[in-house]
Amino acid sequence: MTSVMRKRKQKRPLAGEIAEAIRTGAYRTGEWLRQIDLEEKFQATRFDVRAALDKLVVLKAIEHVPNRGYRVAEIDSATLRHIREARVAIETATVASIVAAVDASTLGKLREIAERFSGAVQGGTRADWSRINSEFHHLMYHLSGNPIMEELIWNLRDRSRGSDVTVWISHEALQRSDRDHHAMLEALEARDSVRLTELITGHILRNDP
Amino acid sequence: MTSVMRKRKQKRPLAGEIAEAIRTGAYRTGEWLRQIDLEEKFQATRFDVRAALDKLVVLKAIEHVPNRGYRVAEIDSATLRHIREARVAIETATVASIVAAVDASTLGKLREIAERFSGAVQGGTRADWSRINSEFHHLMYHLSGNPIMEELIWNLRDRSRGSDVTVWISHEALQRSDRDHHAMLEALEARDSVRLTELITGHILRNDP
DNA sequence: TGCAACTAAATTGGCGCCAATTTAACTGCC
DNA sequence: GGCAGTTAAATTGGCGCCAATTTAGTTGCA
Repeated sequence: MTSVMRKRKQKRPLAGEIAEAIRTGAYRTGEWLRQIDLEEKFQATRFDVRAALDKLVVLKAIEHVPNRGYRVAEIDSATLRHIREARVAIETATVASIVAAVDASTLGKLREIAERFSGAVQGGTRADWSRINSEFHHLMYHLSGNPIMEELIWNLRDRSRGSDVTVWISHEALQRSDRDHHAMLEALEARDSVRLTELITGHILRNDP
Repeated sequence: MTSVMRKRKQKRPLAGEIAEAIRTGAYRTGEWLRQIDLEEKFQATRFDVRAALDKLVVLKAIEHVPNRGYRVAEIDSATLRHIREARVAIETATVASIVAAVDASTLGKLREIAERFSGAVQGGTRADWSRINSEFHHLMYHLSGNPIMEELIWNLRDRSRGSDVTVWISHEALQRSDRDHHAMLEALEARDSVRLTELITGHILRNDP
């Protein structure tokens, strides 16, 4: 009746917040995600925490061990290889649409983000790197105009989180990622699909994020 | 202590069973999946039913409407196109590994399944078609040796289930699928990657299953 | 001192109850 | 007869309780 509609309790994207926490390094591989801690940390009910964790299990971002709990699963090298293979397939498949859709405005934003990342390489926290990096790739893949593929890409990224290799162990890896961003930007400006494909492939296979 | 270990309650893959039911046409697009019915039909507790439904929601196989329930979501043509695009990217990316891995024994099994499908085209039920068709593609994609990609492929298939186009409306579509299977078989025998890629692409874009 | 058995504390997890909400049925007025 | 308003039946959904299980801590014996 009223156009305002009752506000009701809008469901908080708890699963997303927990995923973000894992992404930014709040939980290390193999670490248990204790329900009680999460309740407190995210100020949520046990019920909601469990639902969120179950969701992440379905997405394979974490694993569940009966009567032990939930934890960031450690993934073996074979699985990591398979994930990367899949990512290469999907992410490179978006290149054509991205190159076709890119415009000056977006290029500007991407450059701004890439610069921000460069700045964060020195002095920023792991959370900063992760966030800015996500921003860059998000904006880029969003250009593809295919939400399904976007979603697949992010899911696969979160799944490889359980790999130590993935977390920018070395400073070199971080710098390499930084260089890759700028190189991708160049390729985009030149509308060079082939080059962008190469870069993305290398970016995934060499670094990860 | 005892080596036998308590049998405990082994969790039934309820979500999978429900997904199978949807796949084989037990529920049509837009139809509500009433919890009480599912409890009875699958002889499960309400709790388990809800968990299974939530899982399918996460996988986007069904949708959830607050206070209304769960139903097979009707997907719009744009989304269907995006899903198909993603499927083409992933499924064709497996071709190289498949061709490299295929052996006489597997070819034999594939042929047997393809024949079975041909037989079912006349006289079989929709459930039969669906099951045999799945068997064929399952075995083929399994050859890729990449479980991650296999999983992605099946998830995407289940997600496009909400499209009417997907359900072999016409007899022609069914026959076309049948011909495609045999053609794929030939391409596999000839180790012809290019041809197989073409066939898979056409198979996805024209039919769907 | 080392180890095994036992006990206590911590943590997970199954599940059912019942309130909130929607849908269907019914009633009565125009 | 048709339609709006009311009531009853059906269905969903939030959530907390407590048993089952694991882990940590303690005690006792060789």
